[in-house]
Amino acid sequence: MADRAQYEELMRQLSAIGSVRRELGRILPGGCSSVAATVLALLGHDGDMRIGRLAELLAVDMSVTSRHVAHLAARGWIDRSPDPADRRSRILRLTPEGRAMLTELSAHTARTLARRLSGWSDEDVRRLTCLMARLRESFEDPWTGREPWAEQPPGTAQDPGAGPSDERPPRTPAVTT
Amino acid sequence: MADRAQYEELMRQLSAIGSVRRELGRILPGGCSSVAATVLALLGHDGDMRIGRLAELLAVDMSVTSRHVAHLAARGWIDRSPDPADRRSRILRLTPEGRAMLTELSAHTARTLARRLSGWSDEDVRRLTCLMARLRESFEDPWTGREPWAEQPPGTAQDPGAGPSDERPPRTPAVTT
DNA sequence: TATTGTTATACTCTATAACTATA
DNA sequence: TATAGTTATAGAGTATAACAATA
Repeated sequence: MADRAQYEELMRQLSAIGSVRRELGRILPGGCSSVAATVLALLGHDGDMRIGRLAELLAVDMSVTSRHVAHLAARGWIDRSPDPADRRSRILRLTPEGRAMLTELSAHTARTLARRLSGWSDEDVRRLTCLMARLRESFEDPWTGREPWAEQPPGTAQDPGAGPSDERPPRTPAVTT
Repeated sequence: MADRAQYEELMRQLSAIGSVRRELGRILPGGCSSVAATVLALLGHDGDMRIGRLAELLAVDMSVTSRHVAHLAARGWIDRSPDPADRRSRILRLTPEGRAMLTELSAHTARTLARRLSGWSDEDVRRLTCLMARLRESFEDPWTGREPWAEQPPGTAQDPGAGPSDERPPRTPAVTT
């Protein structure tokens, strides 16, 4: 439990971290946008998945994900084959071109970060990565009482209506205009 | 010096951290936008300053900053008094209303983070804050620092058109249309 | 001429709502 | 009726460029 000044400092750093994201997104190879790179990385890391699952990993609305996916598909980097088990869904999969682009992106990322983080120890890079992952988990499903950083089997995450918490709906409270 | 998988993991976390920022920005009091809150926090923390300095702290273009500042001023949270030393500039300063809003925001931030980070140790909060600050510093002005990671001969550092280097201009390379 | 700030315009990313097609 | 995905529209945030006023 930290004090207020510490929370404010964390808040400032969270606001400022966007500049790093923007800088990393400026010079992507192959006309690849920042989100496109993220989608390719997720598909490469987690394997084929449905739109809904991708939206969950991106932590954005499915409509947004759908648009991004359409863009990637138009570039020929992924394809959307119908899911035989549920014909409402489509399975996203990297094409060979998408995989090639991912390889290029991966090399580019490694080069850029190796340069910018040249003074960092292996240990500090790992520490920062872990703490950011834990931070994100701390902001997931706060109304269920579980401890996200304890090892939970994936799939037990969503249980709407379970938590007697005091903080209600995660969605935006309607426009104030 | 970390390996490629570690850099990729860091990249994924950097992409994903936006969800935390968005979540924190959803429920701001007083019709305060995310950027407005950041501006108020910076003025409260660092004191009165000019637009250019604020743009630097926000790590965005001055034109963007100017727009945000105009918005804050219209809300009555800051005022822009002319700088007697340089009449091109204006000094940004919190109004009493702005200070009141900042107090409210600060309390809100502390409450929210205390709840979401209830399982975190004081030490881990501090560690994450420090590592994020350091990450941001690692991405500032990389071309003026000139570390030995580049095999560039000395003297070709900031000379556009001098070397056939593949990693030059920090700015967006102009619209390709 | 260079610098500080402003405005106009365009682009990226996101959310809400209305829609379809399956389940 | 409920769910998976799509599309339309709106909003927030940013960058570039052209401009104004001052140094």
